[in-house]
Amino acid sequence: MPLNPAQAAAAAHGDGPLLIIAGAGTGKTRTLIYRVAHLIEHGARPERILLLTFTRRASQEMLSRAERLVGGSSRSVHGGTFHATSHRLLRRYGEAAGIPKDFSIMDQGDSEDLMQLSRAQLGYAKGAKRFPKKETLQYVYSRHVNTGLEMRDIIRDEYPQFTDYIDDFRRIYGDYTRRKHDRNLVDYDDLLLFWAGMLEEAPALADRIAALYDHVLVDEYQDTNALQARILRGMCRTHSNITVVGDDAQSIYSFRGANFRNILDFPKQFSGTTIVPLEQNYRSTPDILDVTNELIARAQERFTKHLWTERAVGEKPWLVAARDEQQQTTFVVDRILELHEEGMNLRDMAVLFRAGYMSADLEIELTNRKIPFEKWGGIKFLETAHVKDVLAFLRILENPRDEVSWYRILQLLPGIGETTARAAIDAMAALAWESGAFGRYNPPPRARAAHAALVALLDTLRTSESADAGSVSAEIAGVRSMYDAILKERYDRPEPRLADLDQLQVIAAGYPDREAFLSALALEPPQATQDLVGDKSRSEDDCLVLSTAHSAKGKEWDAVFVIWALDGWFPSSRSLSDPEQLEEERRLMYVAMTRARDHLAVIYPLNSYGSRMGSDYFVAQLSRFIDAGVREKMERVTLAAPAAEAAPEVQLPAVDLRALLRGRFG
DNA sequence: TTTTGAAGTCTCTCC
DNA sequence: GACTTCAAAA
Repeated sequence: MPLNPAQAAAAAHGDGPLLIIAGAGTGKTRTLIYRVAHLIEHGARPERILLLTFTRRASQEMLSRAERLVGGSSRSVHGGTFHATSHRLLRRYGEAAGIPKDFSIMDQGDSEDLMQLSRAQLGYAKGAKRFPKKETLQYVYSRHVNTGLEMRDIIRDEYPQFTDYIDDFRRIYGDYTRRKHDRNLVDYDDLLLFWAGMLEEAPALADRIAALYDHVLVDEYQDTNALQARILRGMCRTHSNITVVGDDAQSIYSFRGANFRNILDFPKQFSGTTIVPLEQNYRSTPDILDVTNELIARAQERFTKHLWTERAVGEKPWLVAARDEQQQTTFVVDRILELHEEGMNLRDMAVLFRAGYMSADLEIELTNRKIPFEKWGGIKFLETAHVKDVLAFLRILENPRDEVSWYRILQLLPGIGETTARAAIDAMAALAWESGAFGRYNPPPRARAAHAALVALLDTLRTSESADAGSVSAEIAGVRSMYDAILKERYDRPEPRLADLDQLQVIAAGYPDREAFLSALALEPPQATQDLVGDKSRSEDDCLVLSTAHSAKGKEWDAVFVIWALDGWFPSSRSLSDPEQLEEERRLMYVAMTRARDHLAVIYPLNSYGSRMGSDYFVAQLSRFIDAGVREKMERVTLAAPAAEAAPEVQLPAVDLRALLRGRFG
């Protein structure tokens, strides 16, 4: 199928800034690939094209599709996320900017742990008011770096209860920054910050880096933040061959500092921008499009576009009222089996929800009924304590100054707690972190045995490394000779955790060395557990997808089920008090619903039992986004008793009675 | 100083 | 339902 006129115009655009406003399902990826092909055919050298995408998945898909179109030459196009690209540049040019080559990358959890060290060390205000926890400290810091907003303003707007602590925030951040520097650690925010720094503060370096590429293309531009916009300006300082593709209606990453005004303001930032809107939708039936257009029409500020399609009329989207969670689950599973009977592959169906934990009941039922599924998003393998523990051992081998990892490992050992761990770390710092420093540390008596065992283990690992037999997988086996015992001691049911570690060894076998393994894990964490096993046959299986709405972006399925469409769930209760966040929730719902090609069902269980917020039972209401105008374009399916069905017609404000009580008596 | 238990807090989304 | 924090016991 040839490109339509708008797509063709975008693909064949000459030099100069180009903004493609691409609605959901309008062939955005295809257009971008054709543009890459066009550039190569017209003499651009593929290795001088930089293609920035949001996820590793997107980048791989794009490069492989480009290869099919123009052949092997496209393989040398540089592609990746902002963070991964910065990582590559820092390893190559970082030394000239004062970043030693062998730095370690910290993921968000690591940053939080390091923040905790600073927090504890500086002796935060005890007693009085509650002091922000490490996650909050990390969030405010990250937000400050990524958005450029003043810390004072962030705290005032989002954490007014902590305004008195602003100086403590500053002190902790100062300490945190110093620690990162001393220990040669780089966090996610630094990756972007240093990239921008090289472009803005070091003219000679900036010239070299910017000169690497003649064309820069950015996917999902609505999800970039102010810092990333600065990077792009820096990369395009000598030319203005920048193409960005995005849809302001699908901006869903403001919690990471993204601001959809970035895309609205693009023409102001790059003068002479050509704007090409893509409005013909190739994905969904007109019935689905009707509903999603209606849903997004209520959005406050946006590039107005109206998606249309030439696809034949299909089935109206279903709005399903279920009595409770069980009925919701049963409905979804039954309907999936029905479609499967009719010949639809499981892999062409997906169940979407607001947050990872909302699929728990469904996962149990799918397992019981032996329906294979794959879950995207939610709690990640790499964030589980035992996996992080094992990785911490590898990290101190890689970077002996990695304080966070030392701290973590030391506290695993019997007889060593917070205080002893810190003393050991201080002792090592005093010896300038030389490799034998830990061996020379003299622990208190009760920690002697554990200390000796760890010294022996590290010695073994270090020597086998020099004898080159040290593949990463073998190193993990070595670590486990000590760690498995600790794990069995600590957990009642260690089996699933041990199995996770087996899996980790399998993954590690796929990497040439430790550094590559650790960096890859930090930057490109696998989306689903199945991705972890390099087992092709598994992923070829016909497998249903369960996904958070966020992780579903950019994908599409024949049939999509959106579950838990309740006020307080979707939209999330945390967003209800802030109009801007509520708008983002609306866009997120839009993203979820626009994933559907032929069948769409939105389900809401009216009654919930459970321990959420401490209440035992409550009646919930249909998501406010499915308002009368939207409902009218949907097919009502009622599974529940009539009384329950009537409830959503009246829009009552959500009230948390317990919060009222806390406010009065707390 | 470490460990353990109880009370209290807040729940997501991802590079 | 998981994690943090604080206090008391070992």
